[in-house]
Amino acid sequence: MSKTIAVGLSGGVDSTLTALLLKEAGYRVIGLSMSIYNKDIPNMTLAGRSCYGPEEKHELNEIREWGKKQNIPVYVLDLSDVYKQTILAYFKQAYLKGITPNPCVQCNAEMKFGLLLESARKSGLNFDAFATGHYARIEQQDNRFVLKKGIDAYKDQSYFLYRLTQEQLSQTMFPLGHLTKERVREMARERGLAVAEKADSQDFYAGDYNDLLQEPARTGKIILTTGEVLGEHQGFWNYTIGQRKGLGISYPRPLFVVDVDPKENVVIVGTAEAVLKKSCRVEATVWGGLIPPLTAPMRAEVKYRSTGRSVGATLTPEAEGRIRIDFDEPQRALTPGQSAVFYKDEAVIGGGIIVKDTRGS
RNA sequence: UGGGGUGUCGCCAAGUGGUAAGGCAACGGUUUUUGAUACCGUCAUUCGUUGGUUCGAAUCCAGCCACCCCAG
Repeated sequence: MSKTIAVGLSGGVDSTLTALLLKEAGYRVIGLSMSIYNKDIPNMTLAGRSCYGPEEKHELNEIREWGKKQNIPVYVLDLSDVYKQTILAYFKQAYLKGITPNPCVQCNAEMKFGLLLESARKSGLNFDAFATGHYARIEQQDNRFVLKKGIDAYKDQSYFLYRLTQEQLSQTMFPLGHLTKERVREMARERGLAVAEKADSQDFYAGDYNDLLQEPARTGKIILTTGEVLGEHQGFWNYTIGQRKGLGISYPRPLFVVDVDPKENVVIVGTAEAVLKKSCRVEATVWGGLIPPLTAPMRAEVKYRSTGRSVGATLTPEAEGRIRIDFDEPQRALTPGQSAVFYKDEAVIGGGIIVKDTRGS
């Protein structure tokens, strides 16, 4: 009897093709989708497709219909309450603390690869493994499961998955990890998938983030690193470190957000050099299956933003599981709340969440 | 209301007779499973205003207006 694979379906090319490929490979495939949209947000400003939003209903219907056509049973689990209590709450809390959350990292670890599977099993569904359309690979090495970058360096999504536990990785499949995006679209086209040309990315939320924060505007000052007042903001939570657009300040040189200070209700800006830093700390550190938690300094490649290249750095363990990262070269916009993921070649060896600086370093 | 100065895109600013540089901001787009960055594109038929000189003026001349500074 062939194994049963549950495939997380989002309605995009990647997850759709993933399900088809597994079916072609002879597995018994079931589809799993989650409903996360809670209708209690008034006056949403909408702009396009997003993870969180009212188009979800339409999307889910398309997934269901497609499943029917393909003879793949699709189960939609309503996780909107928990989603609100965890992801949305964390999202809001982070911004109000002046840090920049990454809901995707959180959502993967807690929802998609966590609660979704638990709930599915609790409701009586049986499956041997869970598969998604992520561009990443999992390799088994001496009973450990090692998360690796996807073959398509440009599309690699391991950054968003570094928080998956050994247990999660042990029952996960990423069939697209060894394909390029281009090849995926091609294969989708060959199979006549309607979603073959669907736009790649979707936002976390396609409207104004203030819809989710539900925080009344709070005017404050935008100041230069020297203290000089240059402008005004309507809420410090609208800014993230390294941000250039939206400051509305005319200055001889481009200005970037250098820091956000919720206590003083101030946004601090400076020139490009002012956003450069050589080191930062991370907390809530996790270690992949490859190496045990650090006890001594170690070299690694670090990716501290979902896009952009990983760069050389030295990791030094500190108290309470914190890691100090000293980059070989100064880096721009090391942003609290964002994840720094550690790599050794293609493998994810760990990662953590950048901590808000207490004293500049 | 004596003297001096300035007036070019939202901000800064080139241009001093030959038919409006550039930077910042803004806006649009590309890239991106986080509103970052980066990249591409768009942004003054017009130079405080009125009139004059000239083939031709933002650039020369005159009047007016506004603002600034110094004297009162």
